[in-house]
Amino acid sequence: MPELPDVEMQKRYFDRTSLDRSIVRIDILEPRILKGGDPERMKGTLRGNRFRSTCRHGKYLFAGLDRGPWIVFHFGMDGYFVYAPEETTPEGNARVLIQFGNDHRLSYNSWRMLGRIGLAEGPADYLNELGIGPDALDPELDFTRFREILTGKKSPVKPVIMDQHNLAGIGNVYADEILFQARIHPITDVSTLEADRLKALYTSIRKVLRSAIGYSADVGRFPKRYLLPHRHPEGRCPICGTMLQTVKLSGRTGYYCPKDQKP
DNA sequence: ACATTGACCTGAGAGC
DNA sequence: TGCTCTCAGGTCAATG
Repeated sequence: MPELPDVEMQKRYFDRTSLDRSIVRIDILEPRILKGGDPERMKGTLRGNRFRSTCRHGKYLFAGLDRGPWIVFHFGMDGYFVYAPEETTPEGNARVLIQFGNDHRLSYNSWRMLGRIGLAEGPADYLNELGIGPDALDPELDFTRFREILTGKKSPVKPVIMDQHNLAGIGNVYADEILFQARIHPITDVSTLEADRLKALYTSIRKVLRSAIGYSADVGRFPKRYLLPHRHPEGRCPICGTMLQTVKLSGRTGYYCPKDQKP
């Protein structure tokens, strides 16, 4: 479930494997993965070109080339890269192979086909067109700006912080951790949050996402006092031992501690 | 204009 | 055994 921290890991992986290499061939094993669905344009853009830089915004990863448009990677719920020698057999969920001149290739893998690879004139234009909000870890996103974004919204807090038009990068899983650490019940209407609760929410967003990156977005390495290692039907609150409860919001299952997160 | 719901996609696991 | 149902979850179109 690639959310902001997971996509950040994919960016770092891409940067240390795939920058500054000549691209010699593209194999599009599953054309449906292309946003806009134009395999020839994708191939024509990449062939003979080189990736020179990347930038991440929320769950989107943009890769800039020597010339032409940018490549946009979105990982859906199970997308990931694999960089390997070209003689190795691609995994069954490989969707696009980018072959480099050094006899290695980058594979974009995704079982469920919810990820997409597309083209964009630039990150800013692309994000503007989709109406994506500021990255949840953007240094310029201070508390004042955060509060402005939530002002006037009237919905349970969880879908609000998951809405990429408000903030970019938070998905179902990290939203649970963020609300757990802020001690806010997921169903609480944002319009009813007092200033100190809002501040706690803001602080929790930044802390959870930053620390998740620090743990390489690997839940197995998270502290035991975090919610995510216990986020399953038999899980108990790591603070008070209460059985975690679930609530369905906008079709997504949320886990929370009924004792520590009061409505 | 805003908020909410369901479809998309695939495999795992449960229930009959 | 084998069918059907539900679930996971990010987006986006359609509905409220």
